[in-house]
Amino acid sequence: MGNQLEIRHLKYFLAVAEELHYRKAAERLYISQPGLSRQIKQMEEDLQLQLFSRNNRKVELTKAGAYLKTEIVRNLKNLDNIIEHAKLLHDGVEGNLKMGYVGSAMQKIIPNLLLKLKEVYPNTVFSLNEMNNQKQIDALLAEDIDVGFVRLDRVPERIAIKPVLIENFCLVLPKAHPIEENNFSSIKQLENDSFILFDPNYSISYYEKVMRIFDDAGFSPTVTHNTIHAGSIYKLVENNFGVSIVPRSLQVEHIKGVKFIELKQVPHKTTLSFVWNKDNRNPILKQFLKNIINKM
Amino acid sequence: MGNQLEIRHLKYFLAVAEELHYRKAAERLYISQPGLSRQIKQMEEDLQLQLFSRNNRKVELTKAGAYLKTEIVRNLKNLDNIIEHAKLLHDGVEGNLKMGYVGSAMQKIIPNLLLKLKEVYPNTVFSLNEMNNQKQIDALLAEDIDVGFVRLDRVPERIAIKPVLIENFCLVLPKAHPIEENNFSSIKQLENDSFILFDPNYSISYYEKVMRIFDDAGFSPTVTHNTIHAGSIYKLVENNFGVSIVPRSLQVEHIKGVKFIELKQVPHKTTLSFVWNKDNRNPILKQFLKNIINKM
DNA sequence: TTAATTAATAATAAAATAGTATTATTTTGA
DNA sequence: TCAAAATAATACTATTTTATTATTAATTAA
Repeated sequence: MGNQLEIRHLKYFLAVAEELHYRKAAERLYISQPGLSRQIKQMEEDLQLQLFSRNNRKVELTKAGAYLKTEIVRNLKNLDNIIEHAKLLHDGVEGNLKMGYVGSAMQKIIPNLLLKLKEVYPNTVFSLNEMNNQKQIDALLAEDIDVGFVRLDRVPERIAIKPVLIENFCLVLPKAHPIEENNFSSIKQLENDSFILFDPNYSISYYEKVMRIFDDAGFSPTVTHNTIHAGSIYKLVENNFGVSIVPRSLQVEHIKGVKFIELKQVPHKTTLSFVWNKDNRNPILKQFLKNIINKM
Repeated sequence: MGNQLEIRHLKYFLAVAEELHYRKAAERLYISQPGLSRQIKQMEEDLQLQLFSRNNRKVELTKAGAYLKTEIVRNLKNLDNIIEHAKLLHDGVEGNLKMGYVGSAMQKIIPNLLLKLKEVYPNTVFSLNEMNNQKQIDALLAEDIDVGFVRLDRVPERIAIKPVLIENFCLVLPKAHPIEENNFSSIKQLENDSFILFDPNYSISYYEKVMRIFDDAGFSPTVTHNTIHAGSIYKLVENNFGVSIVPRSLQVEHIKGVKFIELKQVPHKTTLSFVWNKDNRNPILKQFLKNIINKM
């Protein structure tokens, strides 16, 4: 085969496969359209297969082309990860682990974890990215992150899941609210309060679980505010905009204007789970699972 | 980064990483040594890391270089697999599945399987390679084959294993041998016969299992011949060179000069297992596991 | 100490890629 | 229906990149 396939060809191909338009793809690649045409043709000749079916006007992926598109994306991303890791090795770092987490894990789980990690892996780089549940799953599948902390009960097949914290919910009330730990019996007592909850868009499954608490109590809450930060919830509660329900691990002692009541009698629990991609070959992940996660 | 990493660089790098010698590597690549030097230097500049530590005389991989070597081999092999599969798609074939198997699976398991496969996947190409147990494991890890049939009890972590046939052993005797189905009680009766067995190099664990049968019976057999083909065993037995023990599935009806006695009372069984690499993403493999293997 | 061997460098030759101008087709819209 | 616009391909030229040859500095072995 007189020619040799190069990464250049793969990248050019992906651009055309995404744009399905030679001129636009060429623009994106900062090269001329005829040059791109020729490189794609060369790639087709080298692989001895047709990537696109095109009739001077329409550009469409063939079956083989469509398959190559997804697999080459994956292969090139893998190469990037390899190189990134090699650079870290070169800098004297043992490895790196990219973590995703939902905001509610930052209160207690993640900070403790980070302390432990720094001790056990002094030469490993840990990067943290707050993302919602679904974003983490997507990022795991694309191998953009190595591990995640989510509040989900079900995950796709390629993703492994391990619960790390099963906890009760907590009521968040303003300090002056008539309901106290000792006169609280049911959430029904809050039927007339308005509720500040986490935005359902942030995590549908979490939101639905909270709604089931109200269902069981036999009323629909008035939801006046949606937010994605526990801090905002506390501020709103403190200023009498309403009351809230949060996972117990978000309970903080030193907040002045609010008080917490743990819903011990409510059967619904929220589970913070650790997730990772079964295909992920980051050597740090393996140790991480063995030394950290299994001891939580 | 003025330059762009290409597959050429990766292949050149692998050659030097394997030879640890620029001139020899250049020879292997059919290019000149200075050209190779420059390309490696270019790759180091592009990646911003040192691949080799070299002092005009000695060439050694750095830590990052050693890591890159194994991972790039894997990445390039993956790219090859992708392209191979795409070519098959282009030829109107749905997919391909490369199978390894130990010879003893060819008697009954593989032929039946192939018939079923041709029915269920008329547009898939199946390639068969007879290899011993260890070779199959190595080939699976290198993704040279997709699935295997082995007689092993333990496999490495990245390999999944599923038993498909647990069977008794069988004595193979010449037709004229005094021992018959009805006067046979223990293998001890064959203490003075010489034995023809499968070569221990072909599969140590299988050989050891057979030896345990003799241990339990309380004698050490005289092993006069080692072979790796059931057919050779039968020929040798037929011509009174000795007797043998084989898995029951190797029992064939229409062999003239030999007779079989199933060792029903012997607790040792031999297990033919189906194995595959957990990381393997061949779409045919997934269907194969669901539709064929789980129904065996 | 000399000869041989190694990887790197410099200069030049060869090859490959990219760009410009142009063309054959096809679509769009007046 | 016909002109204008837009698309991908082709031909040719310029530019860039890669490869080769000749040579050098450094190291080892005889």
